[in-house]
Amino acid sequence: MSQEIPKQYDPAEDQAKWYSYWEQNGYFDADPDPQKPAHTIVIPLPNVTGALHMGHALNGTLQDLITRRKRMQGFVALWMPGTDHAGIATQAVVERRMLEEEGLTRHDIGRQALVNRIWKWKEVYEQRILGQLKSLGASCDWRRTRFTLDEVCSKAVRRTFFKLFKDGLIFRGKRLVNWDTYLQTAVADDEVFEEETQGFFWTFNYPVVEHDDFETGEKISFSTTRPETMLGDTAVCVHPSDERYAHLIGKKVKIPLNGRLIPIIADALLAKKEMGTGAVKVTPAHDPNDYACYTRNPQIGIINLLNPDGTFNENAGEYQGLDRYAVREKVVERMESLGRLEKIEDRLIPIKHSDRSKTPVEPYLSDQWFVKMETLAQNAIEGVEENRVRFYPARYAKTYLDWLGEKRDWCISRQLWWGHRIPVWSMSDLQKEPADKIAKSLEEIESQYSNNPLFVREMTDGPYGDGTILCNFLVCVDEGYPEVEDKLEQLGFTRDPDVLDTWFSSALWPHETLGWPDTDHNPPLNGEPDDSGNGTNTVLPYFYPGSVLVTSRDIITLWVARMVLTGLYNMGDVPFKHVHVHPKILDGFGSTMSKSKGNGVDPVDLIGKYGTDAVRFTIASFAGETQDVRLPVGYECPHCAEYIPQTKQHQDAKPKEGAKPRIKCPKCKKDFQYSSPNYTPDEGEPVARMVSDRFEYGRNFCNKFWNASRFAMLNLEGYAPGEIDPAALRLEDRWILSRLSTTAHEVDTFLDRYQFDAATRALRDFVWNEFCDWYLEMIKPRLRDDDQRPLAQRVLVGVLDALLRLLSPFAPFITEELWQRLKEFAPERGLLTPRPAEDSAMIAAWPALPKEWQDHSLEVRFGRLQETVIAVRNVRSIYNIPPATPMKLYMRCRPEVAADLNDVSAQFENLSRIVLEAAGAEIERPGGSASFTLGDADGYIPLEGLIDKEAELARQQKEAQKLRGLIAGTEGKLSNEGFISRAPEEIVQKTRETLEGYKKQLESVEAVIAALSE
RNA sequence: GGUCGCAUAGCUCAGUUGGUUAGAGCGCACGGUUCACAUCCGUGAGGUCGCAGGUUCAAGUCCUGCUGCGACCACCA
Repeated sequence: MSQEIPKQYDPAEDQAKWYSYWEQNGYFDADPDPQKPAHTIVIPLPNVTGALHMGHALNGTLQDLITRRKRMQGFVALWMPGTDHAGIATQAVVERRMLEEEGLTRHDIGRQALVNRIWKWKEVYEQRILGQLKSLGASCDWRRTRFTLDEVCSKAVRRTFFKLFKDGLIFRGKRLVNWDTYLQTAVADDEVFEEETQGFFWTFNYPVVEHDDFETGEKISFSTTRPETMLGDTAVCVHPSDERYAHLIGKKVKIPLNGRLIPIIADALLAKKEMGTGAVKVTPAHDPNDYACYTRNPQIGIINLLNPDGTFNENAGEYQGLDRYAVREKVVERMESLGRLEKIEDRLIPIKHSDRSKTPVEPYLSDQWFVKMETLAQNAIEGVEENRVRFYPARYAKTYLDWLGEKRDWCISRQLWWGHRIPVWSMSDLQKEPADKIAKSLEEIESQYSNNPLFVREMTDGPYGDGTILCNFLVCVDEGYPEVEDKLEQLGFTRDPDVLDTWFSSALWPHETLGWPDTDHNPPLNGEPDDSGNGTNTVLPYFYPGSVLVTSRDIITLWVARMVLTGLYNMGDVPFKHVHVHPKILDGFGSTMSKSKGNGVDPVDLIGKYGTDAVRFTIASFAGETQDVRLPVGYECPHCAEYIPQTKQHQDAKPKEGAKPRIKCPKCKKDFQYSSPNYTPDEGEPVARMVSDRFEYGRNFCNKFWNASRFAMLNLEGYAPGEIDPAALRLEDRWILSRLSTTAHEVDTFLDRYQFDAATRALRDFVWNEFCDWYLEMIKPRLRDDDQRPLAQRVLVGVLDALLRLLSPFAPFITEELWQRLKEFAPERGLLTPRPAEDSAMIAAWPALPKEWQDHSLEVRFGRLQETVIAVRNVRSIYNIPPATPMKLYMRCRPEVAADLNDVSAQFENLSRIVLEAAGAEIERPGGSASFTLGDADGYIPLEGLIDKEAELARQQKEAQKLRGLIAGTEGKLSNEGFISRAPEEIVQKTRETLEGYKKQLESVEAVIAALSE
């Protein structure tokens, strides 16, 4: 029989086997069941082209753990999977590849061809990321997998946009955006990063002029890091209370480059007296602060200099067509030759770069679409303030509230081709007559429908003050009316070329995945219609609102806030009740893991090396509430698998004189290359994979549990299920049930609070330090005894059964393998009444163990037994007495303690190879004994000839010294008047008892010392 | 500059509402081939709880300041 259960747990085979078993049995499927409560988690949708990283692994493990437990607790537990089309990221990857491999840009192939290519790319990579999630054991309802650009999500996006447009919450405006001149798109503030670059800080001056073009001889100096923008200056600004410039306010200066006259204005928000010269040039179209100044002083005007590709336009005069950096040089030269350059300083300048193209972004004035945040944000704020959404840990609510409190309008347009195209058709600059005609045509279209599928906004304005009133039409079309779109285009309307910000569609994730806005059909399953709702969408109301969102703190604002906001807007209810924010995994030096730093371990490698369950268990042990976790990583020698910790040098090493960095393995002395952002390993060269030995924690635990179960199964011969009679239970049985019940309730409490680290610790401690170290050891003799075996087997199997259930959400594969194996031996089992085991551990009922089993006084009594055993082992170890050498134990103690000790006397032989000779109050210390004291019992082990008298004396002296210190401290406390009078009576009493205990122990020790000193 | 964290053993982390001797895993030292497990067993060493004040009978825990580290937000002519 033992040949059938290997000594070491081998995860690889089980993972594939059980995952498909679960899937085939539909255990992951979640369909509405009015008899059961729902539990819903939507996945923080990974980028479709991304690869699984440690953040995903942590995030996914926790969600799966929660989902699996809820499922066992009787919920219909839905974990909704899916991926994000990730606009810029995905388009950029495909474009880069296309350029590298074929030398083509998107403009070469056109919009539709590019989008087609990206779809193909998506099909391939979606399978990769979802497959990686599966290898993590994710129990998602894969039938419901959504993609933010699929049909279901597209409808939701169109409807939401339409509603917002109709409600006047979407508007088009000119704004300064971060413009990526390489990708030719606006990028959001959170899609840019700053890099300090060595640059210059120039100081120039403009001549002050009066009456048209009369130079007064005065000049105003100012500094800039971007001289080229002088061509677009529309004012010079000073602080209103700055006496140096007070007399100049209202006068003008001349831009020497083009002779344009611009006013000198006062603006307290823009100019700061103490900065630089106190005067500042104002370039509204190319600087956010200047733009803000312009909105306060619109009379100064605004001049845009840039073309989308970063060259200068016609407003730059003679500089038209030149790149911005070329213009910069020429402008500086020109100003210098005109004598207007005062000085040049070197300066480190933080320059914003686009995350995607890694090129510097330009502040750029362009037409963008915005969502008005005022009321939407306010509702989302109230959702959290009124605790309809709760953050765990609670402190993260502040991040959310602070950000929403700013109520900044949300720029939702992106100049990309990959995404949800903005559903607005427009026609601009119409004179009155054609405008009336168009209005009439639109009315005609509208009249054909009863439910207003299009919404028209007319705007009239004049381009730039020439008096002509022109009319613009903006028409938004609801989802599901392609024929209306065609008609508009026949009328000469053109569709807005922009697509929506990716976050616009992911903001709808909690309800769009459940089929909103379709109230008549359930969302499709595996792409096929699901008619089980009989004409209504039963899925949406059943699973919405969700239970908990599990995420990392960096998208609380971008994503969490926006989901709450759209959930309230579309559904009238928050999207989830809890938000659990888990820690981030950093490398051993405290930096975030990333490809560009070469410090990221690949969860797939870890799973390959340690097994899924080990990775999950270790990861769960990281997930506490207090701080981020550092994960020191290392390289695995490709020759001998030795683990070599990664150092900063490894991270930073770059090829030197053509030689690529190598690491020499300290074990096999061979060297190897490793994956690094700084070089590509040579073809055919063995490359070290990056792992982390921290995962041995989980692997060792799994192996321990495997072997404990193996032991149980090896001892189940003749097992017959039957009611366990509580009266027949032995001390160790009652103890392990007490501990099991305590542990199970702790695990529940911790998991309800999202304290996964504490939950894993409780389980590990119980399994290893209580179940294995003590209980299994103690029942070994009973399992060899025919009379005692049946009861011992029942308790053993019952505890193991409960453990398999408790561990299943943490380590689903090993528990399933053991569950199925255990079924062969014990198809019926349980505490205290046996029941048939369920078909799978993952659908077994979650343990609900009676609290009455928890027996504190019994645990105290048991603790004395443990202490005695440990004390004996200690003596054996200190005096180096071989395990086989027999020893005798005498215990001096109260009669009731003696009764306990006698009751379990056989265990002393079993656990520490010693015979309890006698116990009782009358016991005297035999000469030549090693001694120990436990507080309410003293132990003596006669070791005539085996112990070194001097050594034993020293040991006892040390013990006495420690006790004297404790007594002094405690006495000091008790002699403190304040303590006696102010501390609670209970504490004072406890302290007195403690002191008595110390004194007794010291007495015992001193008696031993006296005896030894004779 | 604002906000939120973090600092406890060589390393990575726990430490509930203040209350006996501050814990765990890894690592380290010593000893172990007893029929579940060497991915194991036994024993042990190792900490001025970042620094300085304060509150309290009592502070790793509460308050203030400082130092260092991290994240987010804002700003940077």
